[in-house]
Amino acid sequence: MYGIERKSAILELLNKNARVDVQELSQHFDLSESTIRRDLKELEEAQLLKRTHGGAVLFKSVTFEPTYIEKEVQFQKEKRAIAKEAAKLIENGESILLDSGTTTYYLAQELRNFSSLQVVTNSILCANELKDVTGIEVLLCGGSLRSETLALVGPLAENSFNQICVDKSFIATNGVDVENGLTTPNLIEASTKKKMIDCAEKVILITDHTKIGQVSFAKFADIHEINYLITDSAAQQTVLNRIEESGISVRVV
Amino acid sequence: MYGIERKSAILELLNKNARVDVQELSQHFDLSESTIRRDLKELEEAQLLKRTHGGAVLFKSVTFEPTYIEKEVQFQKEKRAIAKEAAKLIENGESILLDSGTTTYYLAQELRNFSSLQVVTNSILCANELKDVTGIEVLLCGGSLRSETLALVGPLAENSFNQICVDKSFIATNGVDVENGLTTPNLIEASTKKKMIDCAEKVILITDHTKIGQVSFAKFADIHEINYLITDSAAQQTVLNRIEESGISVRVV
DNA sequence: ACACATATAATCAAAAATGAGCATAAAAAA
DNA sequence: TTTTTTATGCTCATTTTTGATTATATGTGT
Repeated sequence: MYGIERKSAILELLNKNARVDVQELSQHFDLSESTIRRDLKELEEAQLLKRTHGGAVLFKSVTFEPTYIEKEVQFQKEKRAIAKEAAKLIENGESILLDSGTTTYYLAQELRNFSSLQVVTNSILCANELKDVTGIEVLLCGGSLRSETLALVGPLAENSFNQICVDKSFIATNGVDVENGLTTPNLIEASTKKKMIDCAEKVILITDHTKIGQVSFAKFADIHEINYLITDSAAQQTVLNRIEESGISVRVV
Repeated sequence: MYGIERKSAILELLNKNARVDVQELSQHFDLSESTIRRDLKELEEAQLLKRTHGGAVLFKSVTFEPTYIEKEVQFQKEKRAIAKEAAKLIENGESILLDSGTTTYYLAQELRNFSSLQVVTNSILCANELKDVTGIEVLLCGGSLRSETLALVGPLAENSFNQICVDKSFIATNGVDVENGLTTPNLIEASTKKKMIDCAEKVILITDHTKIGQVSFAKFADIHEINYLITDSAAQQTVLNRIEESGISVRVV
């Protein structure tokens, strides 16, 4: 067995088990640990794995799951631009609804410039952002508090939305697709979003390009239930075209 | 398991449970606490979590400044003592309701020691305090957000309380008097408090001595609607006696 | 305010893993 | 064949990881 064969075999083992061990590899190939280490060193230099003491792990597993705060900085520029564009749809005197999410949080920040608004939200972060702005009345829906996102969901939230009507709902999503509509990973959240759409005169979907064409688990609306889609220019144009053909006003920033 | 795998696993646990414990992690991975602490320290330096005594919690960019709560340091010691006494009335597995106010905020802090509770509140501060405690489900009522107190009031709040029943309501007040019952300066708040009393099996009034014998503007309950009164020892004994004669269990700390 | 229990940081020691240097053997080139 | 190159193995000083210990810090209850 040549060195190159061995290295690709190591990568195969790594892909299968998510980790490899110097000792195990040494026994497996009946070679000294020195040789294995040399192999691993080369493979690491080629960015094909991540060395550890005792072995190696997959390169991607090093990139820790993005936490809430990390997600926030991802595409921050695009999200702020989307928020700015969304704010243009709002006029003083209106009542609007803000879903929870990073982009809607940026939209809340944009709202500070308005002098007369009624803002309903299920996001404690958005509510907190607007709580001391004169002229803006902040209504929080009730519900069960999700600690990860500081969003309120569940029956109490849905019931709150049953009691109100707003001019415009600004909704975030984890996936938007022509066939599968709007989807999110969480069933309860999906149910809450459904209500947020139902109680609004106009529905504006605000989402960055990574969600365009994506499908998540729980569907909460058909594509034709929304009136506007605001996203950034990195979105797949083909998908955007098909969405526009469905009668939705698409705005790209 | 390599160090890097372990750290990744710690982050996963953290994302799932919102908090991790040094001892638990030590047992879980069968490693010394020293090693766990080293891991947590590294992860904190990478801004992936926030260390606490005994463990770590999720890193959150936005923390609610309890600035306003600090201002109200008046009788802080007494209020904390009242909160401690109030906590003794609570047992794991119960559903309780927390009014907004300084004393109830201290009570929320006491609740962190419980392992199984359903907590309903109209105070964003209380909700925030308990949001990442394992075993505690936090429900926020809906409502209009009062920026001064971060409390939720109004029709939406009242309607939320119509939909729920709790074992115990912990209510704050601006005045308690045998003839005039419980009173507060704000009509809307009074209406909300009324509902918070109606939806509870037992009502516990927690208030420092300055409110005993006081009468404010809007009445929200008769004295006999409450079951317990917890206050501090500086309260006028004569008033306390008359309250006790009305059949209320009075506890002085 | 005090004592008590628990948690922590700092330090040291031990075990395991590593890298560097050198020797050897096989393969390739001259 | 001889020389050169390459791959491998071995030894040992160094580094990394971990656990144990202890003084210090923190929090809790009286």
